[in-house]
Formats: sequence, structure tokens, C-alpha cells
Amino acid sequence: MARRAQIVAAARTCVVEQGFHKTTMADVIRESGLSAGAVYGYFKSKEEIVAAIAEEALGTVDELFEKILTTEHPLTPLAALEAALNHAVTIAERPGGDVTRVAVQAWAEALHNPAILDIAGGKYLLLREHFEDVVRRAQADGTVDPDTDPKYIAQVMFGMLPGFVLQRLLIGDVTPDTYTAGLKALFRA
Amino acid sequence: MARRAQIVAAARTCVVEQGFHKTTMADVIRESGLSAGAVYGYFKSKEEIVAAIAEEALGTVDELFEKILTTEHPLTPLAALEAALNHAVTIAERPGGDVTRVAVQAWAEALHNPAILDIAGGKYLLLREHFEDVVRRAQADGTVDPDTDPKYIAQVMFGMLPGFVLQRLLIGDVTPDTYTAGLKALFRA
DNA sequence: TTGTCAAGAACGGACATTCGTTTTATGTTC
DNA sequence: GAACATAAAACGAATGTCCGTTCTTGACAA
Repeated sequence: MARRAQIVAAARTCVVEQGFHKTTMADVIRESGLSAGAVYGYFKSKEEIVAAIAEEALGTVDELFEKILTTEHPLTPLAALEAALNHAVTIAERPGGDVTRVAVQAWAEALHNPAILDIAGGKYLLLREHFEDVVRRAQADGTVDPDTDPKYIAQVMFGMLPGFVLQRLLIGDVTPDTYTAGLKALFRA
Repeated sequence: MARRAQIVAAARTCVVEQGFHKTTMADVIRESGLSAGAVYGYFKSKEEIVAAIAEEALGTVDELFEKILTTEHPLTPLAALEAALNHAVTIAERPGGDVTRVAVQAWAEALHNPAILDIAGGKYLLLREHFEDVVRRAQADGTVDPDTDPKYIAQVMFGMLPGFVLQRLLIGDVTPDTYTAGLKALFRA
């Protein structure tokens, strides 16, 4: 199991640097410090390794809600988004390579790879449900219009994260602070 | 030039179905109805074709503002976003394949391909500036807080589009209507 | 004839995966 | 504790396929 983690870590490093398709098995094998035979002893194929990395990367977002949802009561949508943005940057800067880069790779891969689509769809539906919980509480508090389907509000809230991640990676001039400032201005319009 | 367009169209079809990396030159050649020699007469390499598709796909978003910004005065942020979402769905459903799928591919590709990064960064900065114009007008009207940097507000507005596109493709339960409903509820919080 | 364009067979390189061999770890017997 | 037997893990060169690109040949137009 330690070996398995070692291989996934090595593969993640390669994927962060080169993307899913440009990383060769030779790369992963070299980076892991193992041999081809050893790696194939733990994973049946490259596709299986890719799935493992994607699952790991897309799962990191959920960590947030385990903390947030249970501790800070009550939570406004704005505060929840602020926490999510900060969390995204935190996990992006963790050692071992920016996982948000892996996530973007996974989005593209999901469009043509049913296994990855399942993983991405599943993880993101879960995340959206967490936002939905936040919304329901805010509706109960009267902070948010109670006549709008919380699902729709959660869609929009969740939908802010990909845009933030993308701008951070492709343009590089967004931070949780600039984004929060923009959000505050829009929410009071 | 007609030949060039013919090749790009064929390649786009392949990329929509299979993604950048799984589409082989043989696929493009077959789909275009030409020969290898002919295709390589118009493009130096596969990478050049990929860049052409990406440029085309990422450029479609700009069409919107040429209409919107000049005709409808004044435009609230909400109305601008609503128009952008509808436009996204419109171009996605155009014959020739869902270009938003190509866009997602381009996001991933941009992380490791400087040429694509330039294209994506450039197009998206332009788009964001258009949102910034909308914000400035709304600030002049008093519809939006004038003390917040319009750039930050534009970042957030632009940032909603990737999330919408992604949810539409990966989960499939968002429409401009559900999204607009969610937006309205949040903007009045 | 000459110049332009297209055809498509052929090439060279890269890649994922396999498999026979070797090393390391574990247990067993005297 | 030494010597051996057995199993598990790791090695890495070899393999066959696939893919981007080239290049020679042929058709047609001016």
C-alpha cells in the first residue's frame, strides 16, 4: 500500500508537469524509483493510474466541508465561498505539485473517458450538495430568498470555483481576496 | 483557404469526439476527405492544427459582446451574465460539434503548451475586459458599488462561465434558466 | 511543357506492456 | 544459528503496435 501511494505520488508529479497524455510510463517508472515490472504489479494499466490520480485530485475539495460545515454555524453563502476559495489555494500550494492542475486535466479527460467522468461527476455532485446545505441554512435564517430552489443557488456557488481555478492557472491575477471583493460587490447589487 | 477551413472543421469534429490527444492525424485526414500530403500542405504539424481549433473555439465567446455591448444600453451585470450563458448554449448547439468541449480541452492543453496558453490567456483577458465595461457602466448608474475595483467584479463575472460550461458537460443539469434563478437569489442576499 | 496540388505508401521513432530472470524476504529444519 | 526451501517482489531488456511526418509519384491546369 505504501508502494501504491509512492507510485501515485510519482505519477502526480509527472502529470502536474506534463499532463496526462505527455507523461509516459517510463516517466512514472523513473520518478517512482521502481521498475516497470514493479509498477505493473500494482496497477493494471496507465489508465488505472490516471484514474487514481484524478480521484485523489478531485477528492481534495471535499476536505473543506468536513471542517466548515460542522464547526462554523451559521454560514452565509459568501463566507462559504470565501472559505472554498482559500481552501483551493491552500491545496494548490501543498507540496507534491498543484493538484488544481490535475483537476483541469481531469475535466478534459472526463469528456472522453467514462471512468473519469464517473469520478468527476460523483465528487462534484457531492460538493454541490454541501453547498446546498449551506444555502438551506441561509434560507432558514432569512439571509437568502427562500423561494428559490436551493439546488439552483448551489449550482451557481459551485460554479464559481472552476472559474477561479482557471483564472488563477491561466492568467494568474486572481486571489481569494480579489474574488471576495468582487463577490461582495455583486451580492449587494 | 477553403481547404484550410475544411481541414479545421474536420479536425474539430474529431476533437469534439475524442479530444486533442486521441485524435490521430489519420482521423483528421479521413474526416477531411483529403490525403496526408494535402493536409500537410496546409499545416506544418498536428500542433498547428490544434492551435487553430483552440483559437477558433475560444474566440466564439467574444461574438457575444459585439452584439450586446453596442445595442443594449444600459446593461446590468445580471443581464450581461444571462446573455453570456444563453450565448454559450447557443454556440454549443451549433452544428459542427459542441465547441465548449473543445474549450475544455484547450484549458488542459494550455497548462503545458505555451502557444495555447497565449491564445487562451489573450482571448479570456479580452472577454474579461468586456465584462469590466459592463461593470463600469453599472457603477456609473449606481447599480453596483462604485468603490470596488471593476476588475475584481469582472473576474467573478467571467469566472461564472467555466463553471457553467463544466457542469453542463459533466453533470448536465444546468441551464441558463436554473443558473439565472440562482444568480438572482444570490445577488439579492 | 511547366508548375501546382493531391495522393498514399513507407519510414522512423516512441510508447505501453510483457515476461523470463534475479533479488529480497520469510519461514523451516537440523 | 547456520543452511536451505519457498514465496513474493522487483528488475529491465525485448516486443509489437501505433502515429506523426515525409517523399516519391501521378494528375490536371495554364
